[in-house]
Amino acid sequence: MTEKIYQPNTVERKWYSFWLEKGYFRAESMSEKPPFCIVIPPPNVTGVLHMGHALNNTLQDISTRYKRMRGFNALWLPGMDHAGIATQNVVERELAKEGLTPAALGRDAFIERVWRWKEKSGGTIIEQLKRLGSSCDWSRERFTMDAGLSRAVREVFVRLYEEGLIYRGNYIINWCPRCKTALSDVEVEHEETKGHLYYIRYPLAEGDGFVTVATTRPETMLGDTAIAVNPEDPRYHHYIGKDVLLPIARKRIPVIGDTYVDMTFGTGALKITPAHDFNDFEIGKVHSLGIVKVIDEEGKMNEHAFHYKGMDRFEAREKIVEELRHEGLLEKIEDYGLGVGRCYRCKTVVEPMLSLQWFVTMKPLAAPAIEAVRTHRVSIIPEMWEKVYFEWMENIKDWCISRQIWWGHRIPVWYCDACGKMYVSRKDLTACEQCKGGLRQESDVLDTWFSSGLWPFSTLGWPDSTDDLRTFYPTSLLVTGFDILFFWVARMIMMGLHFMNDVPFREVYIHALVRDAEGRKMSKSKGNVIDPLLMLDKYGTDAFRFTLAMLAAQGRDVLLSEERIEGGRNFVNKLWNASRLTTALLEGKEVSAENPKSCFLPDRWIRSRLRKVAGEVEESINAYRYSEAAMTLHSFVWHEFCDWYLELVKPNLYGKVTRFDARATASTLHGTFLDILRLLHPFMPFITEEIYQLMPLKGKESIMIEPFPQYEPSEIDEQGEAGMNMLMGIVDVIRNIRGEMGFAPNVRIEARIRANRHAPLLEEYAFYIKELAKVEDLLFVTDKVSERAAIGIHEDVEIFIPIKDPQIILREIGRIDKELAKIGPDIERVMKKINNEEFRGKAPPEVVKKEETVYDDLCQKRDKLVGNRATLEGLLK
RNA sequence: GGGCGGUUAGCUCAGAUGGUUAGAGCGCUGGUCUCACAUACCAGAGGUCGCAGGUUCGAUUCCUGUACUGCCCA
Repeated sequence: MTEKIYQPNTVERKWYSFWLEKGYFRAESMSEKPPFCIVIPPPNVTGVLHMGHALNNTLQDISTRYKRMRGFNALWLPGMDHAGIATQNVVERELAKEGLTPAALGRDAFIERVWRWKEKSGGTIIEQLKRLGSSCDWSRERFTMDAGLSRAVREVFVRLYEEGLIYRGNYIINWCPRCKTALSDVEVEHEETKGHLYYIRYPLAEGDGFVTVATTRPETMLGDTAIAVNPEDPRYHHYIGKDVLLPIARKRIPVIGDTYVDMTFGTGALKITPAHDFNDFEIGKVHSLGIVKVIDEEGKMNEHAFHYKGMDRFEAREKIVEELRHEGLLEKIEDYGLGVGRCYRCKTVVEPMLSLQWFVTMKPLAAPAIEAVRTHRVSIIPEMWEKVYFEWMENIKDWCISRQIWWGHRIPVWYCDACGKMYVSRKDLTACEQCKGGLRQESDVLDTWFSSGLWPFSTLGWPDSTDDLRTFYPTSLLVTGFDILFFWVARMIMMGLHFMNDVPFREVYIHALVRDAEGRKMSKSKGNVIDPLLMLDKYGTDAFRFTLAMLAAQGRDVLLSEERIEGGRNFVNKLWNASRLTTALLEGKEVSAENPKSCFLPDRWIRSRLRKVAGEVEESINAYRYSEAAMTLHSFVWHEFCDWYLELVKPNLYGKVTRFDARATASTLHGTFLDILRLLHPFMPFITEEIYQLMPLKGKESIMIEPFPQYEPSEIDEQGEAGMNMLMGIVDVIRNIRGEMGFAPNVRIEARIRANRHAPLLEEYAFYIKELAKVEDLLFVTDKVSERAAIGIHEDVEIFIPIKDPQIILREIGRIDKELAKIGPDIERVMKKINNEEFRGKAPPEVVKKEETVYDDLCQKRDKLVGNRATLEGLLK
């Protein structure tokens, strides 16, 4: 016999390479089968598998394997993202260890170095995805910097430029002084921090007095080009048009009126620094104010900051405040909570600043993308996220796409320094058409998300018209986390609609974040990170995947702890042992592939239940309720198949009972267990394959290519289920009394049963009741038992368990009291309801009828309990 | 400041379109190493479904308000 405890490690590698060898993951470019396609959210080339990836890819694999088994031409298209800033940072750090800088190396050598890094240590995550069991079509693996995808990027850039949707200009953007590049709005993480509100006096240029402004960023004051007040503000409106003297700079700047100013904030007077604040920039435009940049690309004060030149912006803040205090121009400092923006890659505080950058005009692209979701050409699930999507899309701003780094798609624009002409081109250019002078390519590269926005069609071969594109676009499903809804999902919808004239995917399933057991975000600094790779080693892939699926309830965060994974591991082990028993029971038995109709009640029941479960699982997966599907299977396999069915077939297959056709039962057991493996395969691919291969009659060469079991009306057997429910109910009642009376598990007891109309059924299965409830003697009676006995009631069947010990009689009386206390309030409530005329008149008749039946059942049960209680008390005396 | 969620057993969560004796897993209590599994088996305890109103014959489920809590955007 095989090991008592399932050993996942060797099994997993064996079957993954088997699948690869057989080419089961490969999709067909053209096929008779209906297409199903998921494009992977491409992990960063620098990435290592974290919990988010693990969850994300587990769900994708469940969907893909399910669809494949359902006969779809299923393509899960994998790949990686070049991750511009992140990768550049990694390689820069590596260079720093050798005492090198990118600048010292030069652009071409640096890029070559990044490619070398990518070949050597990039993409470890791909191997990790394989360990997770991901059934991606690796023959179609893509990388955003591939030649093909790069061509798509250029095509898109040039077309958008030609359509007037890409422009270059001087605008205020978010700048990361550490990465030394511009960022888009969504690449800035806002965070509430403790700061101060500084009240600074700006003396009037003419006459005495001053205007006090409140600011959180005094270091930018040297770039102020105005003070703004609300024209309705009686405190200040007479200053409008006058000048104040900018402290330190001693420069005249005007006081302007603008209704934008919030009179209740600070002093009601606002300093305006158009070069370093988004709102100020807008006000500056309206009032044609000058723009003075005082902070440079490294986050240091520049030449417009006088004696602060070269000082770090935060140090300058302190020093400037000191100088103001010294000059008597600092009125006060208050504590204040302010929002600071940080770079999403390196967490450095970003600096808003004026800069020459490339932008995409978003409004015209967003409009059809909003419409597509509104009309559900794309559905976002759970629907709640559609609102979030609309909110952002309706307030979308132009997208800053240029990055001042080297690793990425270099912007396909060439400048002629001699004559000033600019070219935007699909092909590399070398000479100016106009003056024949040399050309210089734009040094900026594109935002990484620019290329990932094209992912659903660039990976399928666009701009060429390929079979893959025709077969799989629009793709079927996208599975991703909400953290990249704006970064990625929204942009793919816009790009897909614009360039493919169709949505990139029909449905988007947004899953939650994985958090720790206390609901905190996992982070290295908090030390609460659970490493999925360790979990795979420790518990096995199947256990880990199943746990994630169980926990992946819609719209809720996944709170993961090792304890939960242990639970998943236990279930895997349960399945393993069920297979050991099944194999043992089937040993030497003839089994046929088609389930012959068995008249053995448990056989009828388990087939019926299996078909219903298959239907439920299908429904759950189709609705992306992965946790529901997993829990349905968990409970069916454990509590119906293992706890009841396997126990019930043992006597037949061990030959203790010969009344039923053992061959039919063997076939039912075999067929049902195969179906269970098939149902579980998308969730736990490895162990199901391993067991499948050990089954006596398996049919196909791999479970991966087996059909997924479906709801099947011909096997639904309500009568069989009802009979089984009666059987199980009786066993439960006896076990309950046993437990409550304190009989040890191995003590055989006697029981009398007054089965009434169920007598034929229960007599036929008396043997099994005795086995499961550990009853020595089961007598069928037609009258009440008059000796001392505990009484159990299931529907209209009464079970008497004779007891001799007076102590136990007392216990039984206690147990009866407990039951009576439990049903008492129920009877009361139901009685009130059925006596309520309004209820009888207005509720649907079937509801009234049902309540009446409930009432009768409860009363009967109560009467029997009360009666037995009296008998016992009488006998005690 | 605006928007979106959540609040059901000690913990984590299920409970489409209102009518169930309100469920599961983990944990807890008691009993078992019973020939697939102690990563197991059997039994049990535990909830006035955040609070206050309203609609309804009937509300955990719908509406309003309120408290607490989380997230996103500014």
